[in-house]
This record gives sequence, C-alpha cells and structure tokens, in this order.
Amino acid sequence: MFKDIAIAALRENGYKITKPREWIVEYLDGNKNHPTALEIFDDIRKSDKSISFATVYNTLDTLVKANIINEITIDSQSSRYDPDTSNHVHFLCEKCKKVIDIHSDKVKPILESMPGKVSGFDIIVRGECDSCIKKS
Amino acid sequence: MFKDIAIAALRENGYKITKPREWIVEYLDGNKNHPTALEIFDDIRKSDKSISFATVYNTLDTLVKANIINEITIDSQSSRYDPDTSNHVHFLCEKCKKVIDIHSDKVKPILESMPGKVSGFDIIVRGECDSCIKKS
DNA sequence: TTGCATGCAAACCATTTGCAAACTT
DNA sequence: AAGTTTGCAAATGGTTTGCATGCAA
Repeated sequence: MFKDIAIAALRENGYKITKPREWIVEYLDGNKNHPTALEIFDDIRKSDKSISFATVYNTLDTLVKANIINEITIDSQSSRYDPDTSNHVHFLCEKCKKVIDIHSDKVKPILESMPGKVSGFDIIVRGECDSCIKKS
Repeated sequence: MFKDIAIAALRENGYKITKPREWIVEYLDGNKNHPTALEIFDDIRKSDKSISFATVYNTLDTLVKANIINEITIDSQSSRYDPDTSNHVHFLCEKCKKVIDIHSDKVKPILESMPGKVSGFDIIVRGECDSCIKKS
C-alpha cells in the first residue's frame, strides 16, 4: 500500500513523520487526479484538518526528492503531483481536460536509448480523447 | 529554411507580419538552446531592437498556436520554446543543465498508441549525461 | 533536548491584462 | 480605413522565503 511505503521511505531518508505529511500521503494514496498543490491544500482543509500552504509545498518537495511521488508539468499554469511512479504516459484531452494514464511498454525503449543515466521522466501527449471525438 | 516557413505559416493563418514577429522567428531559426521568453527578450534587446515583454509573450503564443514552434515544460520555473517540431525527446542533464535533443523513431509508437487524436507532445527525460558521468 | 517541521504573511517572479498609440494590409 | 498588434505599467497568481513557534525523535 502506497501510504506505508511512502512513510517508510520518508523514515529511511531521515524525515520525520508529521501529521501534515501523513495527510498528504493519505490524500495521494490511489489518487489518479494529478492534483495541484492548491487542490491538495483545499481538499485537506475541507476535512477539518489544519494545514498551511507552505507546508503543502514543502511536503510535496520532500516527497518528490525522496522519489515517492512525481511532479508532472502537463499544466503550464501549475505543477501537478502523481503518486504513480511507474512507467506511464499522460494523455491530456484538450477538450474535456481529462488526463488519462497510459501504462505502456513502449516507454522503456526510449529511456534505454538515452545518452546517460536516467533518474526520472515526464511524457505528456496532448490531443482529443476517443470519448470526445465520438461526441462531436 | 525555418524563417520562411514560419512567416508563410503566419500569413496563411491570417496573422500580420510585423517587425517583432520577424525578430523572434529569426532568433529561433536554428536555435537549439530552448530559450525562455526572458532570454528571447533580453537577446533581442541586446541587438538594438526595441521590443516589449508583452509582445514576446504574445508572439510566442501565436507561434505555438500556429504550430510553428513548441512550448516545452522541461523547466518548472518557466516555459521554454523550441523551433524544432519534429519527433524528439529532451534529455536534461541535472548536473550540467544541458538539454540534449534526441531524435528517435521510438517516439512514434507511443504517439500511435494513444486513445485519441494526438495534436502535440513533450517528452522530458531527466538524468546525468555521459559527459558528466565520465568526469566524476 | 535538539533540530527539523509548521504556519503565517510578506516577498518574489513569471506571465497576463487593459488600453491608447502605431502599424499592416 | 479597419482591425491587428505593440508597448507600457499595473495586476495576477503560483510558489518561495524568513522567522518565531511547535513537535518528532
């Protein structure tokens, strides 16, 4: 389970386990919405928990540095965060704005062809999804 | 030549050919540095040309909309722009900060496997380049 | 007890906007 | 002449920072 792995990874890297960090990890567990920092902040606040903006940013930074989550740049306005660190592509439908995760074995060959050691990646494809094409 | 193609494409899309647009297109012609809007602004100003910040942004937007250049998000701080719209991957060396363009036929299979119509993409791989590995 | 982490508000900085003047067609 | 485009400066909005207080270890 993501939460347990994340908490363990934080511990291993010498980070303290605090309430805000637990909340954010819980929030991201199984989350496929690629939320922004603001969305995370708002949603956590809605559930009677007190958290500050700076802490959301700090914690997300920490989780990214510890390789527990990925920062994705599909939205040029603001960073989004993804707890799924497995090889996948983000397909953004520009009509309905949905981000579809595509787990594909076609990603690996690209990573293997890089002229150096790979530490992370972000594959963003923009277009129009089948569901929107059918509607038009 | 990129400049001629870009100007023609602007005309075809009903955009007027103005000095600032020419300067920016010339600046980007053959440019492999993936510059930011600020870098473009500064460099154009350095060569005795008067241009405003808003115009740089407006023009880059226009060029992106007309599919003449790509906006790339390799830098979470600010957008970068690439006149090379052919299928390639951006490999960012986190040590020397260089962005290496990798033209690869491995990109196409990914685009073809998307659940919809593809209009654009941005493939970013982060790591350490061979040259930096050798130095350490 | 010892630092690391949090929270607040102010600062920062890339990008956008409104509008009058200038220019392309 | 008509309608875009430019340029300026101010506004916006996501993200970061400094520092005092709080908390995990």
